[in-house]
Amino acid sequence: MKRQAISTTRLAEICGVSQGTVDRALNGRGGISQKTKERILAAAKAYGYRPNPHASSIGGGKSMLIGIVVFDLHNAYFPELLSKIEEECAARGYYAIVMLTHKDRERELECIKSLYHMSVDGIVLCPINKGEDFENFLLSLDTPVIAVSNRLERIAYIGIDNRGAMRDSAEHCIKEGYEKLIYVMPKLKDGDNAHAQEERLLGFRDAVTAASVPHVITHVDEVDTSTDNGQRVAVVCSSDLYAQMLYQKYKDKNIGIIGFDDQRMLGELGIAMDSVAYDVSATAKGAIAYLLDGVKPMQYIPHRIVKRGSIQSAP
Amino acid sequence: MKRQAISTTRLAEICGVSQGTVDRALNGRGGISQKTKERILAAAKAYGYRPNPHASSIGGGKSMLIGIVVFDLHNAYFPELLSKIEEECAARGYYAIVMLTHKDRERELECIKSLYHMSVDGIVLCPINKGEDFENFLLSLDTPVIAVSNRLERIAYIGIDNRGAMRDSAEHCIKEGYEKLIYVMPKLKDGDNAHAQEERLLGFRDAVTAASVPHVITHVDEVDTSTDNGQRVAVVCSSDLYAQMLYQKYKDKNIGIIGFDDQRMLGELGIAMDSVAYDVSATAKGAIAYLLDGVKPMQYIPHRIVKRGSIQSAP
DNA sequence: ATGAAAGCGCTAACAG
DNA sequence: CTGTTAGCGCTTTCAT
Repeated sequence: MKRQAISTTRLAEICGVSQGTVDRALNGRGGISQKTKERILAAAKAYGYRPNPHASSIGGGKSMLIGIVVFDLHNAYFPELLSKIEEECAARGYYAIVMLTHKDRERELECIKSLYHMSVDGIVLCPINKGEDFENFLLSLDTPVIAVSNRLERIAYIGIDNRGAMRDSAEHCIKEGYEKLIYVMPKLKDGDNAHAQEERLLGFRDAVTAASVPHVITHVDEVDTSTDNGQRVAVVCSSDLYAQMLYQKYKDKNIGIIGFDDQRMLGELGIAMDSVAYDVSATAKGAIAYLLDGVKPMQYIPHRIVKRGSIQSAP
Repeated sequence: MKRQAISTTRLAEICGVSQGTVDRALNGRGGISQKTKERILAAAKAYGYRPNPHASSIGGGKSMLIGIVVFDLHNAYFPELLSKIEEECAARGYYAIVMLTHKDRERELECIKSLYHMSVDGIVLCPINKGEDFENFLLSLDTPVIAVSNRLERIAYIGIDNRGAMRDSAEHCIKEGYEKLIYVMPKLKDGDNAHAQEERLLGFRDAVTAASVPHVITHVDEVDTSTDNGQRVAVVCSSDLYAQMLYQKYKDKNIGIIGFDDQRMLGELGIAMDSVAYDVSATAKGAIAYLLDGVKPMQYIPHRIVKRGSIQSAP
């Protein structure tokens, strides 16, 4: 197998035209007769021409590269997102470069700089940085960037309405007659971008405040479900990870529990967990459409509450 | 931020030398005086020089790209492997391009051709293809390829000894006094490369044959644990996925169960599952060392049985 | 409508 | 030791 299938230079020789003409034919630029264009296209197909992204990139064209920068692949959301993005890229002949920040702010900067230097055609970013300087930095890049999960003020964003979604989650529990809600969220690290988590917390507060429902906000290793008066208690989790960890503990104790993200793995484990679900594929599609076609992303990806029985109606 | 930090051309001008000399300094090729070398290196650092991989690639040098081709990111093993490979790549200034085959043989070929055309410096591949033609195709590439998980005859491989590992798993159960073993493995698709699964099956057979232990070989949705005479039964799974799915079902029935791959997620779920563990990081390191340094991989990554109580000693 | 030529940043071969 | 030169495949500009 020859590495370089065939170059525009060779195609030009073969067709007896100049390289410029080949370029016009291949890239659909005007200023070429239908006849020669077809002739060149035919030859290109016959010889299995493939554009060389490196040469294209160096010559000021597209690199056919998309960078995707996320925390890690530990939280099942990221592999799923990555998978969908790869799919979108592959469908368009693009390549996906993955970089992991491990929630290290410096490292995230390095990743972005590297990708930028690599002339990627766009970056999908779940940011751990935030603030004016960081946004200015991103905006100074002449490469489109779209944020997922954690929002930034002046950068395009695609994802769900975290606040609304968590409000719905808590309201679902309230509606089912739970009298006390325990909200489980991660410990937030100062200075980190935790926009999604902050929004979810606000959404939870919205719901419990509006309904005047007793509640506690805590972390996964500090959950205390005891009550003074035998109320029906539900554990509202800011991610499926917590729901997973707490499920075994509470499922037999008549304590409600609801997760967030609706990881399919739970179903595979035979765990019937209520959760907040949404279409990761839509996120991926929206992100790529923005980066490559400049399509402004919809405000929010829709979400929904899926009921599987871990939150039960009051008897 | 300028996209191209600074080029060798500019560096040459700045230092008042030729581009060739700059190249010699930068790439540590001989034939240059210590003095000028240091001067150039200093300037490079001062101006924040970064090599342009596209130009390098097009000029016949390295592309700084590693391709990783796997089935999907669904089986937790792959995200973990990918994560470790990204880490290795990042540490060396390389970029990792992910491509997913979804176990489609044609698609796998497309992925590899694309990566090859992209001039990647190496490919980590979990193959779904097999056979002489496929191997010849891989060998015809002037890009190193290393197989993980599924072995190929004439292609470098890195991973565990699947046969030995499963033998150990089954022997572990036998040693703990289980009198009947049920082996749970996937349905294999004809023509697909399923080397790892085939080896594991052989290993299971090795163990039960040597010890003359009654056994059944079946699939996850067809497991039947009933016995005629109340023997102690253990379910031996060819992957943690099955162990996950069956755990809930059997954990209270005094039926032993053991998985394969030791996915950390199980621990997070509070599931104490015996399993076959090994160091994915070693696989990643070995793979990259082979691709980039030509270091022949060790024959097998070591594995071990981790005991957490889902296989119990006979009373 | 087409050709010619320059240049992107780097590597490599050959002269001095 | 160092400089010169050509060339990788593509884009772009300027002629024709």
